[in-house]
Amino acid sequence: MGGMSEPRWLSDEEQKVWRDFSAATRMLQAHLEGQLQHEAGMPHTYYEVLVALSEAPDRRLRMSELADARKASRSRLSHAVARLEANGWVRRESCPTDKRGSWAVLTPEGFAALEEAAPGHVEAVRESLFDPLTPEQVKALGEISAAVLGRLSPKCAAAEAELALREETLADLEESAELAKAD
Amino acid sequence: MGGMSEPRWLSDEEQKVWRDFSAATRMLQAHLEGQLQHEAGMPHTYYEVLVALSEAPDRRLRMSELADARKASRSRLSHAVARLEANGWVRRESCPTDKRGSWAVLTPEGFAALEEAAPGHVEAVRESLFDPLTPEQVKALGEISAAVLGRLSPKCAAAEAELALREETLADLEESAELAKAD
DNA sequence: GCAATTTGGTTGAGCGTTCAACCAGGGGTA
DNA sequence: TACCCCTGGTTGAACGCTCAACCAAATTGC
Repeated sequence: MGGMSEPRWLSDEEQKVWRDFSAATRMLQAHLEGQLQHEAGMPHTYYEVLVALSEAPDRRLRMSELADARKASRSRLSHAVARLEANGWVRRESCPTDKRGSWAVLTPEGFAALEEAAPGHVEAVRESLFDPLTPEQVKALGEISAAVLGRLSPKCAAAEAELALREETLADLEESAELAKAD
Repeated sequence: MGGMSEPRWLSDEEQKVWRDFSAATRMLQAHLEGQLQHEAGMPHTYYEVLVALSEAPDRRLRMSELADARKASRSRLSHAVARLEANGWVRRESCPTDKRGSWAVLTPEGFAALEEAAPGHVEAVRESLFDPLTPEQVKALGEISAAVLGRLSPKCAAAEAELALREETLADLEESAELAKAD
């Protein structure tokens, strides 16, 4: 990240692709968010939490499993589940085997809310994403998404690794310093 | 929107495409947001505002032009520009010909901040989006984005039109009611 | 020329996300 | 057992976005 040679600017076509892609995803997101908020009274994030729970065995998941499943921070889930709990859609249960942990359990009301929201959401996704695309484009989009995901997930891992390494190095340095002082 | 017949659920492949796409765009967005926030100390939205201003003649734009350009709400821009102004990157100027309006003007400091932020941002976009794709995939992505955008933009227009129509109808009804009372 | 509406823009409250600080319980080591 | 670090999870403040209310200037209609 140091020397920063001449940046590889985007070509005109790349720029157009990037802007269209950026605009399209932003509008799509806004559209779905609005639809869900309007018809089901919940933000997309909550919907996804309910989906994750509904697919889990016994419709229950540990908080961190839930966080991993949705690739969200623990903090975010904590807040989200708090809100969902206030709505009566999720219930927290403390974990007997590990007293630190807790389960998030989908309540019948939560399942009902999900069932109510699902058709409209799916229809919106279909209308705004799949309908305007040809089958080949859908296939291509799948491959493209997988490729980007493949690049990004290791990147996250790498970033975390680097961070860990950096901290480790720091720790080593401190240790050396300690030793030096101790000498 | 009325009768809600059996919803057209997603097939397994569609579901996989949707989930991958959803995850990919979310991670991409988070990655770019983080990069920009970390290296340039500004959220992506602000960066885009600065870009829009830098490309405008005289590096100045009316608030609503800015809003349209970024497809953002007026409110959002008002808040954003307020923040940017506090940072010294943008200056507001009242418009002499229309005393309601105001210009947002990119300051030299703002331009400098943009110049500083741009290379890292472009590099991040390239690394995480273009590098993992083949040229054909880039082309396909452009077409896909344009298709989705084409579906979504008219949809917005249609939604607005419908809303307007509904209000109009409502107004008509009220008017009729008035007339009826007046009779 | 004057009321009614529309337009350009701001403001404040409510909400969700992030970040950093924090706490308690678990696991390893001496 | 006592100590230390790690892990699972919560909390509160700061921040950006949205929505609705609002204000002032411009425009329309009679």
